[in-house]
Amino acid sequence: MLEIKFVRQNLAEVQAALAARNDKADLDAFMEADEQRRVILQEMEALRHRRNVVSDQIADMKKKGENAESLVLEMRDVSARIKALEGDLAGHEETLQGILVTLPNLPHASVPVGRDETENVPFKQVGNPPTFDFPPQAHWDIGEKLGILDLERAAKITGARFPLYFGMGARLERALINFMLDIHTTEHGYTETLPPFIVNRTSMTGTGQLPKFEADLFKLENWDYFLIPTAEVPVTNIYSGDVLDEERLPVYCTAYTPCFRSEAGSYGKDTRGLIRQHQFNKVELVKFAHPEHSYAELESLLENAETILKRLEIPYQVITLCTGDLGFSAAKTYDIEVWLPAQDKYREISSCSNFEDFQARRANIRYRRKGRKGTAYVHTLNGSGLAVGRTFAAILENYQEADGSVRIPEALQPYMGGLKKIEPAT
RNA sequence: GGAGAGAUGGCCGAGUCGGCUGAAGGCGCUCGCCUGCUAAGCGAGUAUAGGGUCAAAAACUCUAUCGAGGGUUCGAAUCCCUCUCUCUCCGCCA
Repeated sequence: MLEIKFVRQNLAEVQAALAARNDKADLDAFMEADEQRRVILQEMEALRHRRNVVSDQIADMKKKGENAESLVLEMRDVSARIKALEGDLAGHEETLQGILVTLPNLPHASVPVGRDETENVPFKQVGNPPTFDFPPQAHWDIGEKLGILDLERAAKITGARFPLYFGMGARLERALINFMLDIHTTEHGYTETLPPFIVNRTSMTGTGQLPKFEADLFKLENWDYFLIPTAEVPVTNIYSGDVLDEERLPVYCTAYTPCFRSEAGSYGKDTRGLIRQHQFNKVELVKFAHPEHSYAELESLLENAETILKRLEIPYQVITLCTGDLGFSAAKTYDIEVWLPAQDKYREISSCSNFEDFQARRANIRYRRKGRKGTAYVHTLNGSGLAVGRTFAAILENYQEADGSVRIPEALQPYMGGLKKIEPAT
């Protein structure tokens, strides 16, 4: 969320940022409600002040045994007036809040301006796509033939876009989760967490999924609870409402969770395979950082995520999202895209963002400044480290052999009980 | 699901029959003094948010906030109602 004062004083800048994001909002309604709010507030506070003063007076008179009846009668009217004003004020504040929570974050100055994903800017490329002396198969074909992936039975159990891993497939998925968590906790200094997979409306609003994107979420019937679309939501909200000591920053947390997304509006996209599922596994990285260091923290967060692909020796590229492709809460985002031979292109496997104080303001996550008065909002960051299902797909496609078997990347072999290759049952 | 207890500032904790209680006391923290160093001791300070004055900051001032929301009242941390959460006991359960 943007600060109300900032919006009031920088209307043009906010308007320009909205345009760069292909977004818009009724800022006239905002200014109108803001103005009204302050007019009412002033009258109301003046009346409250009078009531406070007179109430003390009444107390004094009663103590002395004097008759305060006329003052009591007057205050009765004043209180009624205050109550009426409170109602008006609440109306305007609701309007203001309603607009404020739907305003996206301002892009950082270093974010390239662009209309949509076609104008994202390449940042770096690591590794070279492998060459095959046979036509590489898609991961769903490889997986089905090896008997380690059974999307048809998953559809029977639930419906389209749910995974069923089998045998060494389930083992490989679990190995990847452990591999990623081990690296982030032992080498990158993240604290492992295992948060709830269902969260309330307040948490979803805190990280920015709500109120605008409710259609993307799975909601529990009869409860105001939602299945998490990413561990970002429960993990960022670990410190909602808290005031952290400055010397504790930065705080690093990692979490493995399943993620649930309705994928509303994506019918016909990636209909096959593991790329776009309603349920998938992800290891997430979350940072609570000092505002002065958050962009350095974004770079190291990106490196932490990249490390996984480097160790697995899978080629990838990193792009900087342009203003038009930036997520609602993000000020800057790098996407890591992994090479998928069967698709002959790079596909997103991680998204690393700095949200600056946007989420911290919504979720009220602050720190106490050493030697200075008051508190300030922390900066929050997060990134996938990595999406496990897509990593699984990338291994199958990049490490496939002509006979349909799949080699296990060396770094992962200890997590697979020393297995070097998943081979077709003969 | 049934019965009961509770929710106060960064933390702990006090608030009598509703009336200078934004809130005693303690801890912590900051600054100063003291002290070979450290510790202890002494003194002062130490919530957040929103308005107003102001170009702005500082400063001053007003208002709100004692889990959340509503009610009673001239006046509510204190009384009433609803909800949420925590704890204890019983039941059920992985």
